[in-house]
Amino acid sequence: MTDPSAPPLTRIQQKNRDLILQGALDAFSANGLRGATIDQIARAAGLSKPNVLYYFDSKDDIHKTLLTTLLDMWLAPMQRINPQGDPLTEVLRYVQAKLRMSRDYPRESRLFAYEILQGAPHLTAILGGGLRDIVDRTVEVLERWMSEGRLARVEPRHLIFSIWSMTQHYADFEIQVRAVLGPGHDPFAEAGAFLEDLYRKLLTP
Amino acid sequence: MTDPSAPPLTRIQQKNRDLILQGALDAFSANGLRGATIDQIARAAGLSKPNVLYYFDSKDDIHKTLLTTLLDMWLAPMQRINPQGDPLTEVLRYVQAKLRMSRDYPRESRLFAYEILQGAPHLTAILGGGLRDIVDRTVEVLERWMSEGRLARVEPRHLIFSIWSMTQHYADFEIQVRAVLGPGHDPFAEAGAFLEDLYRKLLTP
DNA sequence: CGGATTATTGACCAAACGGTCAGGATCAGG
DNA sequence: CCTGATCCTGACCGTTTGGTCAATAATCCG
Repeated sequence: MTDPSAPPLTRIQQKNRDLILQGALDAFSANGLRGATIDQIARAAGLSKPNVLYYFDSKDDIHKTLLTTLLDMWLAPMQRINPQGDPLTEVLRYVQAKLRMSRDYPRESRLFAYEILQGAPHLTAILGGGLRDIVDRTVEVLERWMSEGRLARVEPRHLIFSIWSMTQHYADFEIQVRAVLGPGHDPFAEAGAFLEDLYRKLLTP
Repeated sequence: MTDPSAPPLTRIQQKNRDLILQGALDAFSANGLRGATIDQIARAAGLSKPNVLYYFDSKDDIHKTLLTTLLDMWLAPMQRINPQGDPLTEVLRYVQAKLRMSRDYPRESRLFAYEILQGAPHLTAILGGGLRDIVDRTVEVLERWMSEGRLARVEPRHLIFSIWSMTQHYADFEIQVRAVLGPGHDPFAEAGAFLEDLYRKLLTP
């Protein structure tokens, strides 16, 4: 992804590009691509607007960089599923890892939610390419486990969708979740127990 | 919701307000509140921009009206759960009804998704009020069924979240779903079978 | 028909926004 | 300490956008 022929970043470049991406994460995850302004990003980063545009060509450039930078981290838990491990344990661990990501990185979750909602103008290539490959590899593992009778038979791809949707729901729709639950609840802890139960019942052969 | 002291709408008012709300649904569900422009709405409605603002005070007014108008329809399936019916049948019917709504009304689903993502600036009152009441009533029914041993014990509110998230996922993230599945799939039909299986296994006592 | 109400629009405005640029400040290396 | 490269900013520009308004057209109703 990073151009190897490009000159290495100076200390200041490193720091400021990082500040900008952090500010942009705040802005984009709160307001979406069109809703966030460069001024907002600059303020969040503690820089001036022209200075932000000194480090990035445009708002779109920041957005694209942010998405591609975070995508690997976002997809990592699925790649940590161990094909040699115990099927149920591996899936349950993936579910809990994904839920923890929603709890600890809600901004990232919302960033991707906005992007997909919008029709993924910056991610279409990846959706049909890299992402699909990663999913296909996981699906193969799941199907093997199912045909070995070590996991109940369900449509693997929709199993994955269910994990994505339920875990990310607690980040993307956190306001709704909290409004419905009322005070005195720990949404993520409760969700952890609920999902553990759900997937155990669904996937135990 | 509708002010009864207000004069009744003329035929033309009726028709044009409707056209505008239809156009606004297109625009808002595709681009979000800030992403959609009044011009866009006007074009989609086949009216001029000033004419749109003759019928509504502002873009926010259109958005607010649209949300409150559609909320009842969006929440209706949950209120159709029959406390006297067979527990599993009632829940499964609700799940399928919600999935059909995602298939048939994806724009509405995305409209609400954007609004909640954004922090629900126009719906906060309803989230903690009317919505919570409706959920509470359903939760009571579910809890009764569970204590009667006619439904497996799970946290009822998180059960509801799971239904919302999984069914709406197929509308809100349709692009991702289609990209991952590839061609030759009917996402909603497959999802229907998957969810039927999932909730049967989860909720059978 | 005729007058009053309602509907519609082109022209316009101010603010917000994405982005540019010339010039000055700062910093790294010799 | 000098010099060139990097870094930073105030002022500015063109466009888009939400919204207004005066004037015109269509409709309604007695």
